[in-house]
This record gives sequence, structure tokens and C-alpha cells, in this order.
Amino acid sequence: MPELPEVETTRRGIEPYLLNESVDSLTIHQWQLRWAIPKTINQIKNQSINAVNRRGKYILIRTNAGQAIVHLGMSGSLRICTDNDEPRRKHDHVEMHLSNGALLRFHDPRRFGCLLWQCADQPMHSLLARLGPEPLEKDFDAAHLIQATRKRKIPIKNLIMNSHIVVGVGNIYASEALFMAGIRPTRAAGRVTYAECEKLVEAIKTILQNSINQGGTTLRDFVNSDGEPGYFKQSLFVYGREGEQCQKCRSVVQQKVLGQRSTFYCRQCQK
DNA sequence: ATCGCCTCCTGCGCGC
DNA sequence: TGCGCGCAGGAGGCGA
Repeated sequence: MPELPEVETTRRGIEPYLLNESVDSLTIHQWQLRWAIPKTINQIKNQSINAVNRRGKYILIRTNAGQAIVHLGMSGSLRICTDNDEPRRKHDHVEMHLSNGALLRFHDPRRFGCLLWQCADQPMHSLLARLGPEPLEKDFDAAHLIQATRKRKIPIKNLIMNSHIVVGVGNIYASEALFMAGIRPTRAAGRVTYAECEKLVEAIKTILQNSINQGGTTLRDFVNSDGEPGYFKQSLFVYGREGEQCQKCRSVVQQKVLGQRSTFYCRQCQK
């Protein structure tokens, strides 16, 4: 479900409730997520939370003893409950009670998400070690992208969704960014020019930032940590609009499967 | 190294 | 209504 804007929206939502609070207790109702939650997660108990960071689509809850690594997968969400009587819902797999009385709940119907623990004395977790640059940072630029695309035959859309090249670009924003940049998603990455890489980098930054500003995209069930939807859906040009008229040129928006994922584009606007 | 396919899991909307 | 089917915002891992 969540792409970078939704993860960032979530991070911002939970941070005020977690920062400088200690973890009074942790209750695991379902250990089996994408990977089993490690027993070492219990090291977070009684620790004070120093930071709530994001790296790509991972939320990192840092303490002196180590950090919890949370990924929301396709259907996950983190929710803060301040009303202690609010009942636990189906698929609320993990509950973290904080010293301020707030309760953080990890909800994930499909269980593609994960909750891992990295001890403070361990090297960077292998899931984080090889990630590409953050799309909104300066080191994600046309020079980086052109270097990553040379001699690559995979479709450009698949390439920008590869977190080892740039993190945080998921299925919705990949289609949207390619539309904004005027590049056909199916084009071999190696055939994208430098000038097009510049456009694409700018498009990715603009779209992700705009979406963050609007609280992310809600297609069916994304809600932020307060249970509110995001409002970026209305800003989508092509995603989910197959058969509709392109908003720029009025030709018909196409849908095609690429790398097992639905992909949307305009034949006229994207070459 | 690169590529394409498979997999994990539940829920929902659709057509019959 | 009910059922079966296909699809869904991710991404590691595998074999070729």
C-alpha cells in the first residue's frame, strides 16, 4: 500500500507520540509477518526513543539499545491510540505501550510488512545497507540516474522502482513520474537520454513532495496515524485511469502489465 | 551482473 | 446473496 509519501506521512504522525517516551510494554499478537519478528525485539522494552527516522519505506524507531525496523508492505499501517478503550482490530499484530499512555498499533492484513530489530552494536542491517539515495535528497540527480541506466535493458519503470537505485518510488508514483517526464514506461532504461533523466529526476521529486504535502495517496485503505486518508489521489494523472482521456492531450490512457505490476501511460504524451 | 518470475497473505469488487 | 476469480500501494529470492 504505502509508498514513500504515505510512509513519511505515517512517520510524521507517530513521531510526536514516540519521541523521548519510553516503551512500557510490547505485545505481539502475530509473530509471522513477511519475516518472523525476532525475539530480540524485546530489547526495546524500557528503552527511551531517541528518534523516529525514515529510510526509503522503512520507519526506524531508534533507542540506545538499537532500532526497530518497520516496513508497512502493501497493506500495513501504524496507528496511535490515545483512548485506551479503543478495541484492538483484526490484524492489529503488534501493540507498543508508551510512557505517555499512548498506544502504537501495527496493523497489516496481508502481512507483507515486517518488524525487525537491529542491536546498537551490530553493523547496518542488510536490508538498509545497499539502499540507493533518497529521492528528495541532492545525491539523487540526473548523473546518478544516467549512470544506473547505462546498458540496462529493463523497462525504465522497473528500474526506478528498484530500491537499490533510488528508494521510495512505488507503483503509483513510478507511472505518474514517467507521465510527467514524457517517457514511455516500457522504454529500455539504457535508451533514456541524459536530458530525460534530468526531467525524470525532477518529476519524481516534484510528485513525491506534492504527495507528502497532501498527506499521501489513499486508493482504498491508506490512513495516516490518526486514521485519516490522504488527498493526493485527485492529483493522479494516469494511475488507475485506463480508458479515460489523458488530461493533457485527450487520447486514451493505456494500461499494461510490466514486471507483474499494472502500469499506466499515455501513448501520445510518452514516447 | 542482470532479468523475469514467484512468493508471502487477506480483502474487495466484479461477473455470473 | 453467494461463489469464484482476478487484482491490489512491496520487494526479497531464486533459477536461468
